[in-house]
Amino acid sequence: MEVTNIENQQLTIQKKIDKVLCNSADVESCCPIKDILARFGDKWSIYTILTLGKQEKLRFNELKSQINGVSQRMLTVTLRSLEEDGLVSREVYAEIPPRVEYSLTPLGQGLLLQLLQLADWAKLNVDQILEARERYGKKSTQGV
Amino acid sequence: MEVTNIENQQLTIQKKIDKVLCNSADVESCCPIKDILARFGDKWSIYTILTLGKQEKLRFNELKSQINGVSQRMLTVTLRSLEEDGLVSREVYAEIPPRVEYSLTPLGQGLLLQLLQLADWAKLNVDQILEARERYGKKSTQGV
DNA sequence: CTGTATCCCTCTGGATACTG
DNA sequence: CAGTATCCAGAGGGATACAG
Repeated sequence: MEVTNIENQQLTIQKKIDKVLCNSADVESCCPIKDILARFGDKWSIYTILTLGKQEKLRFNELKSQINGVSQRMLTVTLRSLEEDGLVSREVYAEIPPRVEYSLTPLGQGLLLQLLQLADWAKLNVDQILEARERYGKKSTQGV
Repeated sequence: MEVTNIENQQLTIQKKIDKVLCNSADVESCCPIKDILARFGDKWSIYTILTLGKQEKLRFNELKSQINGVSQRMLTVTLRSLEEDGLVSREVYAEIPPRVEYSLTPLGQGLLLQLLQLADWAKLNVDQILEARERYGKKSTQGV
């Protein structure tokens, strides 16, 4: 009975993998994980999403000062791509000097939750990964 | 009462974000999400993990033929880095010709589950993202 | 069969200067 | 304030050739 349950679980996982891989000839075009990864896999998107997750609405320079190390150019690029995918909304007020406020859309908040889950897993397993690295390092140092 | 619940949830999220961001001066060194992202954020790791998730054990050339488009070099590089982090195990049989079998470690299987969750979210929201893109495209086409 | 080594090209992202 | 434009360096990754 337990064995059957485990087998069923395994089957479910394999089916999911099949769907994700799509068995397509074209690697780039079909994997949904790759798609979302393109949304936050670059250098600054995660920090931008997390920072916006904390404060609701932020102006351009507020974001820039809170995301340590980001250049003006890259913050602009990052925000534009997040805006394009509907993860971040951009509101421009026709004032002088101009005021622009960025915030997470509901979709962006959903992605934020996914990222936090990923972070939970990371925290739970980071030790194992570090241990594995140490073992690997020793292995390559050994003469034999 | 409900309001309080929502507020509590929001607080929990903000605390989590704080932990993930660490308020550190050094951007690169502290964010746990960045750490795991480095484990599967490159071009071939995801396909490798998914493919190994389906079949238990695979030899080098079996992997290469199932991961469409990967070069010999990149498959090697990818497998080495996954092995280094303890996500994939590599067993070498001292035969001629050599036989090497790769498989997911329990840790790697854990990451696989996280990836599948991410894929679930992606599938649920891909339509919204596509719509947002279309809107964005129209906006930039409009003169005013 | 399972790699390593080398070359080279593209793409990301940083620095800097300029603009409405 | 909130960008845009340009230039450039470095990393990632493909093609090819060679090796145990």
